[in-house]
Amino acid sequence: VTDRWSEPILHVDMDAFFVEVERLRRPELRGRPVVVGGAGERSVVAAASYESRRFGIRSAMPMTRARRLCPDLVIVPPDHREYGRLSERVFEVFRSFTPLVEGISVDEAFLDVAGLRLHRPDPVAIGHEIRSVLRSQVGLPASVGVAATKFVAKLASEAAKPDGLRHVLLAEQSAFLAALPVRALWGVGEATFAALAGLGVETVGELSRVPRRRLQAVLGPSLADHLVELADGRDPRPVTPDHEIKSISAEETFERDLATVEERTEALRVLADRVGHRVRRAGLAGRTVNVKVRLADFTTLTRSETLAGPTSADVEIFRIACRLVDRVDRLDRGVRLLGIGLSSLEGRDAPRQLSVEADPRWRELDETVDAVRDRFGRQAIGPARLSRPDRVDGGRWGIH
DNA sequence: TCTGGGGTCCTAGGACCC
DNA sequence: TCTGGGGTCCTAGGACCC
Repeated sequence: VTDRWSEPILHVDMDAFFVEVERLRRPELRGRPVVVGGAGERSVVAAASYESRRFGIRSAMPMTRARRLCPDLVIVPPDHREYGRLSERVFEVFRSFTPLVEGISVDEAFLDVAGLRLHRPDPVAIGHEIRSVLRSQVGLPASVGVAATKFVAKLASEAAKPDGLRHVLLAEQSAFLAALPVRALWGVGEATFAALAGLGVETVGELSRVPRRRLQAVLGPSLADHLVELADGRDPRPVTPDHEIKSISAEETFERDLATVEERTEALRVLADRVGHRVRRAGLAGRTVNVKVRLADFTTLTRSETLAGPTSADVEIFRIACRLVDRVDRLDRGVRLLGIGLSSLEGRDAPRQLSVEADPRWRELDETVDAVRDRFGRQAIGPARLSRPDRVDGGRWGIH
């Protein structure tokens, strides 16, 4: 038995979000090939307008190539603060319809609207209304997919782009899925796509005809089972509004590979401050410090250390990160990227063992710096600095 | 064409405990 | 002296997503 409410899951996806936010304050960018992204040699496209996509430009593409494809390309540097502000307004719109909103990024969310049965004609009407409110009140275009499950709704919004709505009825779901390329499935990236191509599988329909055991042999049992479920349209995952943060990290690809300890130490200091600040702002602390090192030849290594108790202090994160990076070989060949992350997160006031952070002065210093940064931006104040990275007694610190 | 930055999840081996 | 199986935690790497 189907009725107008058989497909109560919406996936709302903002169209070329960063670009459209820029166009709100710079209307002269409308109708032109625009991308948002860094201008540096090593930067990539973060968002591409539909005009630029006609030249073959896509997000994640190296900026040098994008420029070559479209010499008249307008490149706008990213302003994540502004995108964050607009993202909040977009999510306020979502939550004005239902509390069952699951954000999956700044510009994308699932909504379960089953509870609106008594208030609206059907989910498709709600989808149209959301699009229209986003357009009139926030000034941004969005595409909406309406389906019975999350993953079909997501595929539907993709099919609706740009600036459209697509409804996949339960009755037509298997035909809709069967025709899709496997690459469209959630969980099929480059590697899995290549493995499936080896089996002669190109569409979702072909995937569901492969014997499960054969698929398991090639992809591993977990991924194979997952994909078979999706291919057959089964996706029982509910829309879950609040998920907890698992990790917080900061990384940077340098314009020129770092060659010396001094350069690496300086970079780690900045990254540690960035991570520490964000972790504290989230009211969290972490027990595991992770570092990521990408060498000149692009090999990427990670090292991690789990502490007895959680920390959120810049100096402690910094000191451990330095030690971890030291354990990596071949640093002298040049370091392309450094990253620091904190995981095994807990509430900040969880009991902690005696550590550097137990010295209240560190906490006070970090909080003071945080307050200044929140008000005046990151440039307002540099990293708190110890005379030597291995000196953690707090005896000599200076802010500069 | 030489490949960002923020995340999540999975796998697999080894340590350690019972 | 030689041997077991399970559970949990930690570490490193990799695939994937936007």
